[in-house]
Amino acid sequence: MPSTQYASTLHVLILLAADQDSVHTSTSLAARMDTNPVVLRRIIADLSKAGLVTTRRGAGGGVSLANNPEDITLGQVADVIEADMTFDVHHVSDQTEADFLTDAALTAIEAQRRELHAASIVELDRITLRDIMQAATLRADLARLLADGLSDDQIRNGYRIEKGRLVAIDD
Amino acid sequence: MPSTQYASTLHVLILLAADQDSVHTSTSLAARMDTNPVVLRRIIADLSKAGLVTTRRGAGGGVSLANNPEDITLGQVADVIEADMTFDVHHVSDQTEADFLTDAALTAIEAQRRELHAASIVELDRITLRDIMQAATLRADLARLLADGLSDDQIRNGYRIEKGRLVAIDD
DNA sequence: TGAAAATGTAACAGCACCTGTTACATTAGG
DNA sequence: CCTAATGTAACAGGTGCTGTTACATTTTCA
Repeated sequence: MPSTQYASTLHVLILLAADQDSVHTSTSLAARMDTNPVVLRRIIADLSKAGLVTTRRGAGGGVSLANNPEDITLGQVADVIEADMTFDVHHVSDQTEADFLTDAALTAIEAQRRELHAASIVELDRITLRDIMQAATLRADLARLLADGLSDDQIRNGYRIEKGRLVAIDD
Repeated sequence: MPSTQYASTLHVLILLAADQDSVHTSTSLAARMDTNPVVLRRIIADLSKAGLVTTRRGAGGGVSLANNPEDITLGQVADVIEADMTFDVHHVSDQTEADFLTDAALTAIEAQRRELHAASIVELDRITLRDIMQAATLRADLARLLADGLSDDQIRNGYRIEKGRLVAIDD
């Protein structure tokens, strides 16, 4: 799957989940993700059809999450965009003479592909958007403090983790 | 992954495993798989480098399995050809202004990708080449008998399953 | 009511990747 | 020495994805 659609979709959802109070538009998201607004509208259209986000047209409109991040699993996201995450199976044109084993092998390989797909979705359903959003926000907070010149020790002693965010300790 | 390389590789291994006594060449395999011999030589070269098959050049040469089918897992096969089976992650060029969350999100998504990859290999390691080869040979035997005009009942009563093959019952 | 801002889509271009193909060097057997 | 096989390099063709332009539609706000 040389398609980056699933990763881009996750990226959008993380940005939406991490800041649910701001207005997000395809243009503002595109600037942050270094791509074109239309690319994002295509992604958002899929999410909207599946009910994961709501959109509002017109001035002041934009995109927002339809549900709480903890109620969306990565498996659902994969379903929405029909992401494959397995492998492609070649097909064999009608042979000159029947090769039963080749036909049977292709059927067995396709069955194996479906099994792997099911197992992948199960694996992805164990993670929620909240999980991956918190992993990202925590890391972003840390990078922000480091960019401000704070040392590891200063961060360790002056900040604590609360709901996946680094917050300053007042004392 | 719109590449059919993994499925083709499995296909080759199934054909080799199902008939280890015959000589298989890139040309004979290509005819059965409806593709070009060079495509198969590329696949075979990878398998050979990884030690899964042995090749012999020259007249009378060809390809054969290096190990027993029960000692080869589908996970090994995926490793050999560095099959991905996850998703691609987009990359963001150096931004005009730093977006810590976007950078952190990409890191989190990449971590998630590696987790899924590891889980997929674990899943694939549960299946051996023998397993999928037997699934294919059994189905091929059945299709062959049906093509010969036997009914389901005749097959049920006249044949039994032995080591993944349908064999006639002598009575 | 009109301008501005946003989504929703269609159409197309460019690029990258994959498969198939030709060609040829190398190796081995009879 | 001829034949048959692997091992590779080089290139062609197709396919699919991303990016882009363009425009219709919807909505808000002054």
